[in-house]
Amino acid sequence: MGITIRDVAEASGVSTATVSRALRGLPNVDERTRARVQRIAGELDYVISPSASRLASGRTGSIAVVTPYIARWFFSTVLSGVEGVLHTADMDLLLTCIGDHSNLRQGSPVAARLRRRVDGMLIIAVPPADPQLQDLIALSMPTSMIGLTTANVPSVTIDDVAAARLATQHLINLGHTRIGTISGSPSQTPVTAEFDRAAGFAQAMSEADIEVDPMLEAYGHFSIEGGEAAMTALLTQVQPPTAVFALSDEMAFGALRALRAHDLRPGIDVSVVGVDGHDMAEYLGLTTVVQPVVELGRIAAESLLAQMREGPAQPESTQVATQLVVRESTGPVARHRSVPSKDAR
Amino acid sequence: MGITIRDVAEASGVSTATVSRALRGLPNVDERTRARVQRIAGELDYVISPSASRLASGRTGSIAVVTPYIARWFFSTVLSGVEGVLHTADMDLLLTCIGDHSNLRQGSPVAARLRRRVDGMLIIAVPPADPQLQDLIALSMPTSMIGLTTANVPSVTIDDVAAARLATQHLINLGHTRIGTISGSPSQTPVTAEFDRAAGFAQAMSEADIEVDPMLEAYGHFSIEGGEAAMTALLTQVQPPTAVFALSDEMAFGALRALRAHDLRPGIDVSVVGVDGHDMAEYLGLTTVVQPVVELGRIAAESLLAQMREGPAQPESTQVATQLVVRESTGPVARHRSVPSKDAR
DNA sequence: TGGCACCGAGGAATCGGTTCACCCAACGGC
DNA sequence: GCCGTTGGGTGAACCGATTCCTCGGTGCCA
Repeated sequence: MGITIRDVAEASGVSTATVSRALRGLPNVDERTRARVQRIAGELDYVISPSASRLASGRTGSIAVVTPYIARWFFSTVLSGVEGVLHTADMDLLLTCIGDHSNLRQGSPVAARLRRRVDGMLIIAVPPADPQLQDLIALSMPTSMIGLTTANVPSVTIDDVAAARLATQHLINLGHTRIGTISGSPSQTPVTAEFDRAAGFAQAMSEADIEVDPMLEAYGHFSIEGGEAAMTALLTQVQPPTAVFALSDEMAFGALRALRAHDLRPGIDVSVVGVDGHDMAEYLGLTTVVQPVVELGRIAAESLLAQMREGPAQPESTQVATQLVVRESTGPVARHRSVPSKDAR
Repeated sequence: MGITIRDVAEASGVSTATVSRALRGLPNVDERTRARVQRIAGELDYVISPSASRLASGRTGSIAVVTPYIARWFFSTVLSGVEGVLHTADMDLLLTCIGDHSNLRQGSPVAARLRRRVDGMLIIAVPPADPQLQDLIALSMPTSMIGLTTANVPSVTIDDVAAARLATQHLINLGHTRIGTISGSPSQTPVTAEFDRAAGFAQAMSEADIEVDPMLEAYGHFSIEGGEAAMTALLTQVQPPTAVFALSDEMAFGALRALRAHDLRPGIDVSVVGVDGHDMAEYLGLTTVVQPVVELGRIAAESLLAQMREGPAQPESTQVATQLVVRESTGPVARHRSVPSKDAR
């Protein structure tokens, strides 16, 4: 079929060993020889066979990206950052999705699939409770995680506690005291972004000596619809909040929609702040704490590559900075409350 | 390192040939032998070496997905459909992004990278003008395209002409006659979605005997900001449109934002319709022609697999149906125009 | 009863690089 | 002038499956 390293060797009058070294830039090759080999390889349109190379060297030159979702904003954005780095490094990117809907998914279990197939893994925000995560870690190959942390595995995340404090503090600074939250679900596992964000909120509130009203906590399951329902629930409280901290931008989007459905103006009647820096946040005028998502992927990929080159350094957890971006959805607490009397101006 | 087929062969008292056949479900193996081999392979925790298997068989068991963008909604959504199918078929998914920013991207050219590396390609909506596309096709391996068509390559698309007609007709049915468009850019290459959508619009208009005012065409470069700018431009016309057809949902989002900035109510003062069925369209109340994007990916992947199994059938172009979803952003033409004064109808 | 087809299975060549162990010539130091 | 070194290069043994060819043994049909 294709032409092999032997053809190149013959054509250049050297051994296959020399061709291999020449083409891969290894030392112990005369520069003139190298140039000639390269030229001839080019003329012959020689392409190395990855399978053979992998079999012989034991390296696969590819990296698996494991993610629970592909189409969701955060995940696809991280992925694009990762792809850029891996592409530049001439590494293959094997994409694998581990759905919660594992019952629906045929095919072999993820960990087994990856066993002898990749040199490293990048794991994006898989919930720590997921049993498949343990299987993956058990493979004990170079790994780097994004958006979650686990003991002894390097990871890249934002400081979720700090991000939540930033958002909450912003609301407090605007004079709000009745501040509601929209979190994912009542029971939160530790070491998740959700847990940390909830903690950050609690910290900021307690530091400002504001009591947290348990009635003002609603759950939006990190989806737009969920956020909408949660906000609706908050609005029907006897004493609704004047501001709401949504633990994710998507839930905040839903919250904004609920506000509009109730003829309340975001940032005037009720303030809403999110966390994430979703693309659409700008468009929707949502105040949010942005995390550099592409950067997250990029850093994790680079750290993984470094780890593979230099052997496992101490597993370090990188935290990248977040930034509050104020838009129209937050504003000072309204003088005239929209609660009992609805004179929405 | 790991345990090999030879270990399994010894442990089961058969030859490696038999193990290979047994484990892959090939015939000519006694069922009892097969069961025993499988059991022992399991006990030994044997995992086949893909590299060796690929080298020996010539099949790579992996498929490349080539896409110009990863993080954009359409692309990541298609990707998720593709991934589902490939995962089920136990195929590796190699993700490759070919950016326009090719100058920025290091690494070898895409076509060369894929040469002996994959058994097939799935190409998502790469502009036909892209030179890299030609290189890819020149590889002449099983290929399936999504969202674009090229001679002699099977593809899966929607009927963009029909979709545009559907959207336009909807506006016409509502009584609109001054209908503006927001397309990508002035010069359109044939055989692109953009071209077809523009054509569909023109068809519907001419069939309804409505003249198309060239002043009412604006360009939004398929981005939100672009759509916003385009709509703003349309609104500053002497005789602004009463309805606008945006060639993509994202441009329509921008248009909605521009409307709001001008204190115009979508669906009441100005109607806006898009095409795509973007996730956020529902949330933003945008009337749009939805295409089943996940399905697009799924169908293409399945057709590619079939093609690889059964050899290249005639390259067929599948077109999947679209559906108009009416939401709040479109409504009957206003009696009292926000224009000088022109009674519609 | 003598082929004949077929089934289950083994032997061994192959796939196409990588790399280890050597080898040779030239060169420099003493 | 001798020896140790080093740079350039070769041969061949792998890496771990797949698969073609061969082969003995059965069951079946004529």
